[in-house]
Amino acid sequence: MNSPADATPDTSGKDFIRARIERDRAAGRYGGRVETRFPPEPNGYLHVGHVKAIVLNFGLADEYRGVTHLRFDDTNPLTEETGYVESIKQDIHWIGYDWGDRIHFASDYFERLYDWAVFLIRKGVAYVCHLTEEQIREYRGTVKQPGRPSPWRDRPVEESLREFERMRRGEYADGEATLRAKIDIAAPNMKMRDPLMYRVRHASHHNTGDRWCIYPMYDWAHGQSDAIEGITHSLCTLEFENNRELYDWFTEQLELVDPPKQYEFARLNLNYTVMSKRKLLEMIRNGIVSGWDDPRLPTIRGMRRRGYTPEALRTFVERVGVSKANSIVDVGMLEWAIREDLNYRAPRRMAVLDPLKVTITNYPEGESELLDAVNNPEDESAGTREVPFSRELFIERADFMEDPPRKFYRLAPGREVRLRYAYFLTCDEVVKNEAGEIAELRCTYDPATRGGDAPDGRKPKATLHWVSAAHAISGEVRLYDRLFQVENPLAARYRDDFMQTLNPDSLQVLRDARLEPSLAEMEPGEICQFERKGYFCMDPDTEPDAPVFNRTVTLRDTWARIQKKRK
RNA sequence: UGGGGAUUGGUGUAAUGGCAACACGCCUGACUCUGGAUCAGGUAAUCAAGGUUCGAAUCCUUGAUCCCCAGCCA
Repeated sequence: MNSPADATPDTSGKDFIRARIERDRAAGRYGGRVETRFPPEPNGYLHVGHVKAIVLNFGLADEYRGVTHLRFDDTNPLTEETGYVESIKQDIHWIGYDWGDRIHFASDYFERLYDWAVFLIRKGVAYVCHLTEEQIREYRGTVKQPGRPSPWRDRPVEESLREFERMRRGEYADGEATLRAKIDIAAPNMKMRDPLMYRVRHASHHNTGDRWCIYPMYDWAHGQSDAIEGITHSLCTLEFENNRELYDWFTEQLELVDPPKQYEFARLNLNYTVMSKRKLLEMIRNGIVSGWDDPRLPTIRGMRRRGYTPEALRTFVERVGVSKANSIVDVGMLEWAIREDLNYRAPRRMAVLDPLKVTITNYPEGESELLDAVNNPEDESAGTREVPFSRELFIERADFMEDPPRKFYRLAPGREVRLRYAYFLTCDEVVKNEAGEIAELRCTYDPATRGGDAPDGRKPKATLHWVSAAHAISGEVRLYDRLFQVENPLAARYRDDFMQTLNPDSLQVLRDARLEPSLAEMEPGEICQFERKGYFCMDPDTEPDAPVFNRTVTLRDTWARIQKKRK
C-alpha cells in the first residue's frame, strides 16, 4: 500500500535533477528506470563544460543503476565531420566513462523520423511550406509581435504528403521547401510559431552520404531520438528552456507512452577563459594558441596536455554542483581539485627553473656523492631515489637575495639554509658580472649535516631545492597563466572584441631549466611535482635529450602572497 | 504594454515554514627537511520593500537586476 508519505522521498541536499529522479522513482515512473544520454554534435572538440554534462549524465546512470547512451547529434551535414566523432569518443573514455554498445547517431533514425513526420502530416499537424527563408523570418513576427500564418498552412493533408515526398526525392532545391509543425503562429513562445521540422540540404552527410537531401532540425530530431533510445531524463543546458514546450508537443502528438522529459541546467563557466567553440576556434585560427590541445585552453585535450587528471576534473565538476542559476566558477576551484589529486600521486623531483650557480668552496673538487631523497612524503610506498651532489650546484635565482626584506627566509649573504636532502649551506660571497648582475654564489657547506639534519639540532628557516651542475640535464619548461586578464572576457563591455583582454604573458618559456638526472626516465604525459615549484607534466614535444615540461599548476605559495600584498 | 528562467558569504552549492549548512578562497595559530601537505580556530550571505505567521531564504504582493528566445544552428 502506497501512502502519500511513501511517494515523498527525502530529496534534501540533492540537486534539482536528482530530486526529480527520486520523485519519479518514488512514483514508479518509467518503472523506476533511469536512462540518460550525452548528445554531442560532432563539430568540434569537447571542453570542461562538456565534462560537467558527461559526469552528470554518466554519473546519474551509475547512481541509479541505469545506463547512458552516447549519441551524436548529427542533423546538420554542413558543419559536422566524422573526424570529430573519434576525438569525442577518446575524450569521454579519458574522463573515465564508457557507453558500452550504446553508441548512436541521430542519423541512424532518419527513416524513423521520416515516418513519424508523415504521421504528423496525416494527423494534420504538420505541413509543407514554400516560404523563403526571409519570408519565414518575416511571417514569424518578433518577440513582441505575433506572427502571421504561412499561405501554405492550411493546404490539404494529401498535398503536404505529396510535397514532403517530393522534398525527399530531391525535387526541390535548398530553401525551396520545408516541413513545419502546425502549432500556433502567434504563440508567445517563439519556438512554437510553426517551427521547422525539415529543411532541404543537398549535401553529403558524414554518416548517411547522399541518401538524404532533407535533414531534420534539432527540435524534431532530438526528443524523438531520446524516445527511440528509451531515455527517461534528457538533460540539456538552460538556453533550451524555451524548447521544452516543443519537445513535449512532439511526444504528445506522436502519442508516445512514458515519453522522455527534458531538464535544463546551467552551463559551466570559468573565469579568465572562454568556453564557446566559436571563440576557441577564433583563437586557434589567429595563432593565439597552438591548437585544440594548447595547454592553456579549457578543452579536454588541452587540459590533459597541461597535466590535469580525469579524477581531478570529475571532483571539480562534482564540487561545483548542478543548478539553474547562471554562474561563473572561479578557476581557483579547478586548481584546488588538481592540487588535491596530484599531492597524493605525483612523485617529487628537483628542478631548477631559473638557475643560479653555486660553488661550494670547501667541497672537494672533482668529487660527488649520492644522497637519498624521498619520492613522495604523502605516500611511503613511492620509496626513495638517489640524487647526485657535488661542488657546483644550481639553485633557483629567486631563492637568493643580496638584501633580503623581512620575511624572506631563503639564502642571503652570511645566512645558512638547508639544501633539501643534502647539507646546510652558508653564503659567503656574491660574484657579479660586468653588468652588475649576480653571476655566482660562493658558499661553504657543513659536512656534519649530511642528509639534512644538524647534530647540534639547529634548524635553518628555509630548505631549498637544487641540482648538481655536472649531473643535471637541461630542459625546457613552459609556464602557463590565465589566457585572459579579465574575469569575463565576454562581458558586454568587451563583447565587440574579447581578444583585447588577452593576457600577453599566458605562456612563458624557460629554455635553460636544469633537472635532476632521474627525470631523464620520464615519459611524455607523466606528471611529477618539482619541489617547491608546482606540478609538471612532460609534454609530447619532448625529444631525446630535450625534455619539455608543462606546468600544470603552481603549489600554494605563501611567499608569493606576501610579496603580492606588499605591492 | 511577448514569453521562459534565475537571484543565499568573495566564488560555487545546501537548507522545501523551525538554530542559514558544506566546499573553495581569505585571515590566525600549530606542525613541518617543500613558505607544500596536514591539523586547530576564525572571517563572511538570504536582491529590495511591504504583507501573512508565534516563527519566512522558503508562502503572498509589488518592484529591481541578470540570462535565454525573432537560424532552414545545436
